[in-house]
Amino acid sequence: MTPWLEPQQQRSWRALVDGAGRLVTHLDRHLRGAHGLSLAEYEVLVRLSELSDHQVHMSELAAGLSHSRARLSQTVDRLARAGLVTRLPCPQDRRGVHAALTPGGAAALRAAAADHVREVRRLVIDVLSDAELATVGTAMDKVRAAV
Amino acid sequence: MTPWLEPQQQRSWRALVDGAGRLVTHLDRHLRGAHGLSLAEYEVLVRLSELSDHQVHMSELAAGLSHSRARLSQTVDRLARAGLVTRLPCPQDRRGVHAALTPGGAAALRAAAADHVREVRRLVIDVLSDAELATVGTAMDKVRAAV
DNA sequence: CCCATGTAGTTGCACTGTCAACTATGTCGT
DNA sequence: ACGACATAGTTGACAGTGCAACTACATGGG
Repeated sequence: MTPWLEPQQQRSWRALVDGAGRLVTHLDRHLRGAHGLSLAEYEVLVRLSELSDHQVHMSELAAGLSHSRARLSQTVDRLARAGLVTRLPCPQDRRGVHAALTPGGAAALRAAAADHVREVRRLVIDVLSDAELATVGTAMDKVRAAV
Repeated sequence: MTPWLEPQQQRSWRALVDGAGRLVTHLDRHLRGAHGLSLAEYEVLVRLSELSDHQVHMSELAAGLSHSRARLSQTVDRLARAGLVTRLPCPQDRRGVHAALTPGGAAALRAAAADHVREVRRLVIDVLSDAELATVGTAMDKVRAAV
């Protein structure tokens, strides 16, 4: 009774939504339980750690993570309250704010990262062949571009 | 500075998380805007519509959707308030409750489904080859099993 | 038969996310 | 130089989710 997809397409589609959903839920719970960080907070720390000066404009950070500015603002609030990140005014643009990783934030990330990555490997990398993983990557890039 | 994955793995991994996240966010907004249904509500209606008698135990429904019972209970609350679903006591087990699709719910689903499926096609099915989609499906099934 | 334990479902609370409104600042056209 | 409009970021109200506690019913062992 539902106008829908062909059975094979439907199975793949549901596997994608359900699998990705469960995966993210699991990783979030794992990080919270083991390290007191939400997945969103962890991702912010990772992005900051990848930059040479460990800081960025809030907007760039939000865009890079596909989060709304409101959401990022609140995530950074929590991280700042925990002392893992600080806000710095941007000299070139007085509207702008940089989020910067603190030493404490870098330490928290180091503590969490190995454990988190182990989980990602266990649940994704290790269960897929290289070819499968690569196909998933290019496929999801196309989807991302289409959205 | 982050102990992490090989670059190629990392790209695929991020494409998966980000792509799936954006996709679901988009579909949820689309459904809300066009039909006043959240994606979670829509999925409940779809599952009910697929059953011959258009009803199930709450728990089965929750399991099928990978939602907690608490979450499903509240989603069904909203659907019931909107008249799209009703709760029926289960005769065999007096603890149990069935969620049942109402005619209004079936109508709401019919109104939303074509539009929603069109969006899924546009963003996923049409941008991927059959082989890619199939690989994504089997890959995410493996991930789902691993979680 | 009864008690211990398990399961179905709901509810209250805390937390996180969305949306819209708002302040402050920057930019462009005239 | 000024006003209109765009952009950066934050805030407050509200919705949805997770978790833990709770009620009600079921089931299996003594």
